[in-house]
Amino acid sequence: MNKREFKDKVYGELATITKALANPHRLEIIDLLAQSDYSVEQISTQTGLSMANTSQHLQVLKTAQLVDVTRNGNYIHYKLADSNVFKAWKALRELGIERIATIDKIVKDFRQSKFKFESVTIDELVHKIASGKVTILDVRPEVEYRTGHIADSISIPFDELATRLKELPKRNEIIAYCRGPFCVFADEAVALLVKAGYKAKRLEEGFPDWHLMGLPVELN
Amino acid sequence: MNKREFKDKVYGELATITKALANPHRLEIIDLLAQSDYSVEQISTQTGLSMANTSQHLQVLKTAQLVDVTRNGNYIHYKLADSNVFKAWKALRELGIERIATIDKIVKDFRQSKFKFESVTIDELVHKIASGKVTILDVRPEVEYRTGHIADSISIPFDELATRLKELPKRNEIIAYCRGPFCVFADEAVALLVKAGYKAKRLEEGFPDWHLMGLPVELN
DNA sequence: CAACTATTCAATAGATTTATTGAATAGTTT
DNA sequence: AAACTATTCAATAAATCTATTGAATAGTTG
Repeated sequence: MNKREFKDKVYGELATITKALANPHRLEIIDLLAQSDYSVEQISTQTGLSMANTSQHLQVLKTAQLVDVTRNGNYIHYKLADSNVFKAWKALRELGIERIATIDKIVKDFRQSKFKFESVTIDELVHKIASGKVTILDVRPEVEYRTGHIADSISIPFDELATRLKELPKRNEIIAYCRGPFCVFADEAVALLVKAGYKAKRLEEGFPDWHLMGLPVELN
Repeated sequence: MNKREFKDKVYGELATITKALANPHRLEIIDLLAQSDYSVEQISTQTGLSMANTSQHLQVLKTAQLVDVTRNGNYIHYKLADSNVFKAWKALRELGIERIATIDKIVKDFRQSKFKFESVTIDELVHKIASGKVTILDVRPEVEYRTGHIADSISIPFDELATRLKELPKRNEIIAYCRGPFCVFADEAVALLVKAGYKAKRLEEGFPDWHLMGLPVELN
């Protein structure tokens, strides 16, 4: 094997793995699986893809060794193979947000059209926790909270928030978080909370970002 | 715009940028441009692609806003748009190395077939520098050294190494580095140095990795 | 072991990606 | 302004990717 052949092989393999990521639906699936493992049917519902199509995309991710498979009763569950997969997705996500004005614009436009609220970064939240009373609210589906959540956070999935408002202390500032910067549960939650008289902001990033930074979590 | 349309747009844009990366030649080009800007002709020579083909790949990268273009006399120079591009490439590279056994095997096999020498990580080099006499040797082409290099490193491009050996102190351990983990200039240099009676090892990663970690550099 | 069900497979058509070829272009130099 | 040269463009054929459809499969449950 000469130098050229060596390079062709290495970059070729890396391109193969990158191709497995290079599809809108597969990126969405990875963003979802970063929260918790899910069955094909659940992934299909969440993404709006047909079962067969969802399965095909999952096969692509599996062939590229980006996800692991386990059977759970009648269902087959997929999960991210390891944290490097999330790291790569995060790097691409940040490249997109910082580099492509279009993406930043889409996100800002969508949020501002409906929810005109400030957000807080992870660093800012860490300071808030250190220096005062903050209630951290996880508005993701309960399975995801159970799989892992920010230490001392409270779980109220967004669909239940309206009826469970009384569980939240009115004197504390509330920071709502969800899956990541493209997840709007947190925005919707903040809108609802502010309307009900709470002081609330969303966390810009999501639980997987917090976890990756080595900050305190509770895992299952 | 509803939630589904929003997600389709965001993940769609991110897939577009990922697609721009998802090609062996374009990854190689990015790995090269992480060292220094280069003209189309130079990129063409280094990668073994035809001029027209090189240009087409560069257009893809340009459209995705991953590279910037400047004219320099008769030549047109391309460079990485910002450090997020290198970060994304690094994340993909590390995902590949840690996740895909094939890649690790290709790299190890190729190196071991020719050069059976130990390597040193960036962290280890930092310790070595702090605690003793080390000579850091940059064996990349001189342009790349001029663009930026590890602080206090010496430049001897690999082609000139055989005739310039006397410039190196024989009592120090020598750590040779080049572009990154897939660059074999450093392996070839170590082979040559050890044969000539020096104590030498290669640095596993490359200059851009060192730079990204915020370690001391000299830039131009 | 038969029935059931979640998931996968296979086939296909339309869309996209890629390398090659040769011509066109834009900017510099003389 | 003409000549030159590095780069880009346009056209094309082969290869690859994608969503859809309907059938097949494997594993669980009763």
